Amino acid sequence: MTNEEVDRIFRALADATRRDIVRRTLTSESSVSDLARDYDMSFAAVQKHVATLEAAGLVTKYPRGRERMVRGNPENLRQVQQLLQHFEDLWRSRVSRLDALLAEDPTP
Amino acid sequence: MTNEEVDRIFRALADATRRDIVRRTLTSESSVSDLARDYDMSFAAVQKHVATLEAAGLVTKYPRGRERMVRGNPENLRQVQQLLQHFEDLWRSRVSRLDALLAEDPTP
DNA sequence: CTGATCTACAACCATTTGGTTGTAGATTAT
DNA sequence: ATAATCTACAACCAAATGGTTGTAGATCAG
Repeated sequence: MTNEEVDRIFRALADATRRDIVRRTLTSESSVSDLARDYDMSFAAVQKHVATLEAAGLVTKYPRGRERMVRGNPENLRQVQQLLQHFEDLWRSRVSRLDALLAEDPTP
Repeated sequence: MTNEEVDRIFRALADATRRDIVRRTLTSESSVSDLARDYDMSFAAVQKHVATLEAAGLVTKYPRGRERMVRGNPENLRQVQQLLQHFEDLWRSRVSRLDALLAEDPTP
């Protein structure tokens, strides 16, 4: 994953409406207009949110008749989780180095 | 965590420079000017990035003489990880429901 | 004391973001 | 065939973002 991709994913998740769309479409897929009905904004606004999520690879869309079905895609969520886990690991390694330092024989 | 807090955290992570600052300060703390030296932008720009991270609770700052030391804070990273794990769980529950459906006796 | 360093913060600017309305193309229903 | 529904996309707007420079307050070094 390039920095730009990671940027896009985090930015896409930095909005409560978009996080809710991801949550919903991970559970069960919905059409764009199904989604739009549940938010207090225009259809076009919801459509843009879905497009942002699609560009970030967090949802996929496929046509069913005149509707576009939106389905959550867990793949990039896992990638992000892995990145955060890496951070967590860095922190733990720092802590254990500090622990080692404290455990050293204090009389060299 | 409120939606606004989550927004702030994801938004703070949606920038490669800020992610790098988090990574570095989780490993070993640095002063703001230490950090600023390593990025191709003004001191003030780096200072703003650190402020954004601090507002998101991803780093903490404390004074050491005339310097401000920046230290990565793993707490909110874990919160975000938990949120992503929740998404992952939702997806898995959907998959197992589909599995259950497929496993149903096809002749009722 | 004086000068250098580190930080904070304001003011400014270009770009992006998140919303709107309006128009037009496809598909479905009557 | 006509009307209704769903989507895509453009144009526009206010606010936020990410950068800049400049100024001023603390702290440290000589």
